[in-house]
Amino acid sequence: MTKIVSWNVNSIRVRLPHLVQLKETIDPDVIMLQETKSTDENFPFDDIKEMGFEIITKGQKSYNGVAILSKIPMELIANELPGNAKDEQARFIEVKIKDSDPFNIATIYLPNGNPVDTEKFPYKLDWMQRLKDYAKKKIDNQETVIFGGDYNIIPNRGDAVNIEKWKNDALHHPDSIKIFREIINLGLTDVFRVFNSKEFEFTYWDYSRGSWEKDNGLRIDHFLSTPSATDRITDCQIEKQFRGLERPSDHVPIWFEIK
DNA sequence: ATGACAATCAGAGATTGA
Repeated sequence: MTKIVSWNVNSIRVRLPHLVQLKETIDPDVIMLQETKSTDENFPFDDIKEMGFEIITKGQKSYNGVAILSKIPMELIANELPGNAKDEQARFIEVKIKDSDPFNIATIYLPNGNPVDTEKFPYKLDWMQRLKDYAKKKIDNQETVIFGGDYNIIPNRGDAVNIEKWKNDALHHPDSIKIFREIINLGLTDVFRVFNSKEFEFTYWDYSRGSWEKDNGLRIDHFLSTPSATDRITDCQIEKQFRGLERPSDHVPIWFEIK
């Protein structure tokens, strides 16, 4: 059994102590990171190699940035999402995990898209359309892929305390939800929902407004699996306790197990 | 409608995030 974590760390350097804690408590084989907020040059390679991981990064100064850490040999497949040569933002890496039965994973940091009356929103929708086109190819080729990360999408009522409040927000705007549902309807599975149907199971709590204390969170970090991947996944859980640590990320780790 | 809070880069305060 192989355990894969996804985590928006909101700065890899600030969150290094929590990464050590993740290794010691959850003991993942692979970790998909988002919002590393680091160039490749400044990425803490030595610390993480000492923890026993190979590292593939797609960095950027100040913002965005994704990485994949793996104890299992891996091979880079892509470090950008096809469809827009002018997109410079570091939000995507796909690798092949060379397990006994190999499979692909992609770490994704889907654009937030707010405010919706700015160019940020069409950028989000375009990015989602590109993800849809990419996922369709993967499904058509019958590939085993899990797309994991910070989707900045609240899929359904039950994934926020009051979904009505989010209707005009890029995270649950009808235009965002439409493409998200089209992606799902290609045949991808929201892995967490296979193993947990409870409402109000969150992966993110805003730093302000006492969101954590009031448990006013959002479920916006997801794993979407192609059919042949879905068949192999045996569990998926959120590690909520990381939000209660000192100087936490606003997101917590989520993991799945694959056989 | 605003700002609450954290992080980056830079060395103050603007920008970004969700």
